[in-house]
Amino acid sequence: MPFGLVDCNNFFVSCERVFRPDLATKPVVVLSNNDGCVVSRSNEAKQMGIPMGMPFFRLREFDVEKRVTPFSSNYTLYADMSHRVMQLLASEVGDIIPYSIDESFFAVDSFANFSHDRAVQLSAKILKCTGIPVSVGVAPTMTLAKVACRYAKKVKGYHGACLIDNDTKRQKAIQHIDIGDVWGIGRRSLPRLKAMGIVTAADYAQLEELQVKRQFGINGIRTWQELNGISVVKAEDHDAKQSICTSRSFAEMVTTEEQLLTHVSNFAAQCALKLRQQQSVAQSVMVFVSSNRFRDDMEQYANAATVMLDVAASNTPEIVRAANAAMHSIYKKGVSYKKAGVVLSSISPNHAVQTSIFDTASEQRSRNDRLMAVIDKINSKNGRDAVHLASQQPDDAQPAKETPIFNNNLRREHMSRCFTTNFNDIIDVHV
DNA sequence: TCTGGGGTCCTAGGACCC
DNA sequence: TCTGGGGTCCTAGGACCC
Repeated sequence: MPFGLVDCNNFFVSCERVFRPDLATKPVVVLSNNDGCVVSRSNEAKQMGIPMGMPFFRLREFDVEKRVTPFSSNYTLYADMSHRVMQLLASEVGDIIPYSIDESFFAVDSFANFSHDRAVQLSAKILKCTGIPVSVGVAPTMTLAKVACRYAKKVKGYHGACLIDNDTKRQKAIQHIDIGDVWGIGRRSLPRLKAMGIVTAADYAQLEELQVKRQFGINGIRTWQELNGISVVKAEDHDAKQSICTSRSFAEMVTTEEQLLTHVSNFAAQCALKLRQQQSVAQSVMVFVSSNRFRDDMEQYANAATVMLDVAASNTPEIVRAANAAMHSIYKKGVSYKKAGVVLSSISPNHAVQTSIFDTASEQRSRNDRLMAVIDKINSKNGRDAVHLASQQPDDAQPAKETPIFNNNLRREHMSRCFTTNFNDIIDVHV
């Protein structure tokens, strides 16, 4: 059964442009947290030679800064726009298999029921109803659907859709695509492939299976089969995540243990919330810290520590306490910290909690769980951290800082508004 | 001055067992 | 000279993705 793929073009930039139509043909970039790196580029920005992942401050060195409109990342907006696109897609094609914030696969009964015209119409409807331009690829395997989508995006004459619906087209499609641009082939494999004389996806598809297995392992084989038209990549649901991570780089270096504990408490609380939202519990709480790896002139330090809970939990106080203990065990005085994070793992559904025979706090735990349910309800109505632990010291409790805008030690100088999710940010129309 | 964040899966190697 | 063999489970690190 063939697979379809809908991929939003330059997604974050496209989201910003929906509310800034004046930028429709201008070079636009969206930056990562802290306004650090370029993570989304309009076609115009790509044509200027701005690479993905380039540090924002380098734009200045390239002297293109003045011609480019930058945005700080506005994940609330992107998540909501993504939701709209996915909902519309589902209403058009039935069951969808969301893959990332800007991509979703879907099953296609047969090519007889899904013409190129139909794919073009789908793309046009999504643009019309959400404002987001998308590309549509349809092919016998997920990897080939990715290839098709790439052609849909690159070749003007295809009108945003490409079908690889017979073997002649498949052969031709893989001959004209670099092996490095294939889904599943990463940077680390490229030198080895080059040494073997493999340049295109077709070169790779023609290798002996045994050789592929030896050189590139089971994942290499999967990609090889998929390029040859044999569907092996499974469309599995990963609804419940197996690890949950919250981490940030700091706009300003952090030196005291107290400051670090505050940040780690916030990260841990955020993780615990994500955990409860997917109705799971975690047993392992890991904390990591690191100095600024770009500063050769400063002491380098990176470390991590894990605390195992006796009984898997999802309530904020317990997760925060564990994270703080882990933090305390790795804090080193005299280091300037640039980044820290909390990772929860050993995650299971919360109806299958394995209690410990040494667990003497089960009553306290169930009290905590009830308390969290109430707090979550309050916070979902009144804003994240409306109720919080004293150790968190969330955004609005921070001392006000001078410009540039700092929010919990995060730089966001080019932030757009939450046009679609916050009443105070709804766009004004002046007639 | 300024360099992102959040995931999944596989593999190799160690610990342990009989 | 020559130091079992086979299995499981766990974990850290690597590779990949967007």
